[in-house]
Amino acid sequence: MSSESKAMFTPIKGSRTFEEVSDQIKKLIFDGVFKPGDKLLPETELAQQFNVGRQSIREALRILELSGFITIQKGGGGGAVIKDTISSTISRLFLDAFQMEKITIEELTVARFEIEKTVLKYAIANADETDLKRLQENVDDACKKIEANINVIDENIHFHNLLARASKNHLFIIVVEAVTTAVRHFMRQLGPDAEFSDDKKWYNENIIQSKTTLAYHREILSAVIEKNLNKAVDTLENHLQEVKNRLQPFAR
Amino acid sequence: MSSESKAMFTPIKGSRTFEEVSDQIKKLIFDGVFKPGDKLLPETELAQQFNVGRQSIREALRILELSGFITIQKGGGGGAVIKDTISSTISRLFLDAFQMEKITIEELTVARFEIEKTVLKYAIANADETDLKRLQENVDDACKKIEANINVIDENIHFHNLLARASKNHLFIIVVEAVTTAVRHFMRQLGPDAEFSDDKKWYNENIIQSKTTLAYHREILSAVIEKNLNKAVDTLENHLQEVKNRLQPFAR
DNA sequence: TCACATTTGTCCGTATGTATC
DNA sequence: AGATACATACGGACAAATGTG
Repeated sequence: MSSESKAMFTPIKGSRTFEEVSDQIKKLIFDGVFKPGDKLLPETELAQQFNVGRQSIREALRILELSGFITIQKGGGGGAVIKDTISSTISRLFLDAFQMEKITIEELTVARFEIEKTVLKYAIANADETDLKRLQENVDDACKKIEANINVIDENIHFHNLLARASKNHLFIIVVEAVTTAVRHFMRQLGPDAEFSDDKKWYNENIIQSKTTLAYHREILSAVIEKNLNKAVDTLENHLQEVKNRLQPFAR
Repeated sequence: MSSESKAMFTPIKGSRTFEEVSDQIKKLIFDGVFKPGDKLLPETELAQQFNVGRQSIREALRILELSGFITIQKGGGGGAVIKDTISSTISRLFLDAFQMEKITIEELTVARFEIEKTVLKYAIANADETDLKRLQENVDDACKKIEANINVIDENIHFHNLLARASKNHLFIIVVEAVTTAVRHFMRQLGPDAEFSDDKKWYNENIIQSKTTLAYHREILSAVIEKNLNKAVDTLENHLQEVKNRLQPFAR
């Protein structure tokens, strides 16, 4: 107990069986014993191996599932499969934070601009051919879909995730994905089901907005290719300012 | 089903009872029906109300607990209490991401500097008397503890959280807390239990490092008070560079 | 200090739904 | 279509922890 003097407030293990089970499995994943794609034993066998009841196993699996370590499928041949979905798990919690009104649209917009500004700096420095190709495909794809009158919210959101990926910094990638997930959530609420706007009117406006966004994305991409940071940042600022106006209905 | 045409990939509800239960309770929290401090009914009564088995209730509570919506205590007078711990939940997941080696020390340091640089900008613009007082108390507290030979990792980490709080942007607060939680985790691994370093030697070095950190924090604080952004950023850069060197053992 | 009630934690047995072959 | 394998779900029971009188 030599470390006991260090005054650390890490709480004592809750003495809960299912936590010990989930911790043990989590540790095996950290240590690489279980790799993505591996399938865990069925609940009944896990219960035997750990010498605990099935309920404890189930609650442990619930924890691992919600923490982004496994996915679970029902039915024959199903079961718990190791799969890394931590990023999307963090994004989901960010969305919860928004719905708990812990973050406002204003705060989101400010932080998003600042973070993506930094992302652009590193994207210009670190983007390789694959990144630029993905970004180019993204805008081309969005363009085609707009002409075919297909909604492009997902593509337009994904452009920002691709930019973050080009920065080669996984922390930025995770944070940007969390932010864009929240933005997409609000964007979807602006759909044709929203009050006082008939479908046709919304649809025309949506097309116009999509084209505007696409134009901004094209300009940002060309600025990244030219390695022109100032141009990229300026365009991003105008772009996000416009996005902010669109999200204004959710402002408090 | 008019929204069905919008091609959104929100998956169908998993048809899992415990998910429906947790979703319903979560919604009641979002809508303010349940407020922080409120206590949920006992598991058996919840099972009756929802007309489901107790096992489903337990798994639903597990989800809410892990998502940061409730805390649970055993024993008489215990139970599930509404409590907002989303921030610390996000921090925990970030730590998982590190242990899954999704983020490196290099990436952490770079992102941390960029984000805290921005935080300083907004802290200088938005900090009020209370923020400055808290920061001052933090450095004073750390100073006293160093003189009393008490470890000040927690205080020194908290300084950065207080800076983020002064920026008045909750997104920055959440991200900075996630980052500092990871840093603290690594710092603690550098304790006297680490290999090839006897306690006394580590202890002396720890004192020196604490004093160095304290000096940096004092200078950053005075720069914030003077509203001198350049000085604050320069000091932060030197500070984080030194922290990075200390974390080098974990670099891959 | 000592029961006692309350509530979570845990296990077992059993039944049902669902996906795969 | 039928058999199999698996998660999902219910009910009952007891153990353990914690606050109360």
